[in-house]
Amino acid sequence: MTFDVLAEPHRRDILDILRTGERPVGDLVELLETSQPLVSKHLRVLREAGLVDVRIDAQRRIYRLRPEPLQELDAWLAPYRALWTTALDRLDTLLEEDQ
Amino acid sequence: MTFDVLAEPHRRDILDILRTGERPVGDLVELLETSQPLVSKHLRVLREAGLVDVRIDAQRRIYRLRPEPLQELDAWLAPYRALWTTALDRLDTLLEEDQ
DNA sequence: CGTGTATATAACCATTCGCGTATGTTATCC
DNA sequence: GGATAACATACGCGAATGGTTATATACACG
Repeated sequence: MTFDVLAEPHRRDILDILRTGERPVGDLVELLETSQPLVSKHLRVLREAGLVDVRIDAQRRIYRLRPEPLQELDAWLAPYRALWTTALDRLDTLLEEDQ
Repeated sequence: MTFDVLAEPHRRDILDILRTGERPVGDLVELLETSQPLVSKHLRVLREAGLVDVRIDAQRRIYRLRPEPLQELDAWLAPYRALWTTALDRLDTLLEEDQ
């Protein structure tokens, strides 16, 4: 599973950033306010887990999100979701959305 | 986040079991085919993360699932879900379900 | 062709973590 | 009250992991 990959806060931060669009490594280093080797290391883990994809642009590597593994995570979560989406909860949700 | 708690396979196994109903520790030890101290340790982590709840019945401790933290996980996943539930993907899903 | 830029990798360290073994604790039953 | 059952906790160990520092690689540009 990809849970252990997502267990790292920096890696979740990277995904959150890439969700808004692809980025070169330098951007991630700036936004995360951390060291470049650390970002590269996390990106490698994300890449090997299939959560990101790389594209080469001259000296830069542009990283892009790949949501497929998250889809598997969503599938794992599905049976649990039934536990809090009872009829009553659905009503609550509707009321919130309507408000 | 509860991601690091779920990163451990045994802990996910425990949750999968408790999803079918509450269980004493001994049951979990048998079903997971592992040692009792290990199960107790994982249960402690799950308890501190709010993912399970204990009830005392004589010498036995009955554990029960608490889905609230999973709901938070689901909330984290929500914005990503939009990435694969585009109009086209919805069509694919419909076709699969119809088949 | 040398220099600067962008990124990856290597080597190392400290910490954390899963696991096993041994022991403590509490309740039941004779 | 002693023995047993069910579970938690303490301790120690090896492996994995996040992080830093230093170095390698590849490209652009004068």
